Amino acid sequence: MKLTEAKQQFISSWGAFGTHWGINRTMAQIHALLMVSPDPLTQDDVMAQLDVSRGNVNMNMRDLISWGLVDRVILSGERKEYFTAEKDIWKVATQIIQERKKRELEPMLKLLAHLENIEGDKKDKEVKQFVDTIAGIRKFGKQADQMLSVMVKADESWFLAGLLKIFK
Amino acid sequence: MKLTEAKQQFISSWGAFGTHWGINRTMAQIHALLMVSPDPLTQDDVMAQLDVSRGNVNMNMRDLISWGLVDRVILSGERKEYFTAEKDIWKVATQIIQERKKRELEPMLKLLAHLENIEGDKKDKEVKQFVDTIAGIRKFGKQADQMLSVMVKADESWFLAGLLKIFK
DNA sequence: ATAAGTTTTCAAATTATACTGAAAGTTCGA
DNA sequence: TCGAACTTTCAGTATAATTTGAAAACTTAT
Repeated sequence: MKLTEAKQQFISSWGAFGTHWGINRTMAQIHALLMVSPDPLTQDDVMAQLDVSRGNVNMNMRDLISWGLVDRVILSGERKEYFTAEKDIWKVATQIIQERKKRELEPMLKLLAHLENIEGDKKDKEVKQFVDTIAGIRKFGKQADQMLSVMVKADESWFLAGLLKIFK
Repeated sequence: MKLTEAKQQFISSWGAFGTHWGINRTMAQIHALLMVSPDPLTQDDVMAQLDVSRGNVNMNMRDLISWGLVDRVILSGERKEYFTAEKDIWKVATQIIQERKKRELEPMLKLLAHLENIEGDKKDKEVKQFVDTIAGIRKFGKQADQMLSVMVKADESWFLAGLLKIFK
């Protein structure tokens, strides 16, 4: 297979993959493109390679930057802005975990804590099931939250060595 | 807070949460409703409580069943079908992991393996960056896949005990 | 100060996704 | 075998998400 074709296939699959995880296609595709590009690209480069509009590239690039997955780069002597993506996949993963934790998991845990305090007789099975379910999810979520915190701070090799200890 | 209100808030938030993870709102809401309902519900119950159409409930219920999160229940003497959700959150989580692994992670790994075999000079930095990126993602994905396999088979308490060993 | 180069914004258009509801299909008891 | 009870399907409709493109807002260099 030729590089161009492989690249195209990777970008397109990464985009489709993203849509299954709540990430819009173009954003995932820009990320994929930057990950396989050795040098920083301009907005025009991305527009040309993915065949999308300037506004679209601009907005999604901003989002990617807010997720900490892409950086603006100024090349000396150049007027244009360039963009580059983190290529260490462990760093990419921990960055995404950190952001989703902050944006989604933590607010959810806050809500669940709130919902546990309902009036009503615990003898009523409707009440009991509700409280038990909420409590169960919250406990699980808190454990996940802690585990992910450690993971985010961890070094990849240390983390993998640790997993081996459990799983062998 | 009253039970009815808390329930409503949980269902609505669970739906919004789902949409951030590629799950449609109604499907997530049906799941939430069944998780907090002590007894099995009929399609009509769900239609009434979530105010959605029969077709919508039917299709999403089928999906939930295919994800292994909801079961059909036949109550003796009753003509109608009833539905009930797994309420042990560890089981829910491992079930989701198992399905997403099968539906998304494994096909992606297969594609990546395929994409690593490209023609071209490894001295070309475009080629090198592509191969390195793909290889990096694939390696990471394989490790995640293995780890999740163990997790899916594991018992919750065993798993948590193991994590403690790493993280303390 | 100004103009060319560049980035950002956002209303409108487009596309993708989800939902409805009625008809068709199925099941089961009499 | 019939028909009432119930479930499934899917074309059409509605909603939500994404994308465009052109105008506005910047940002230098001179």
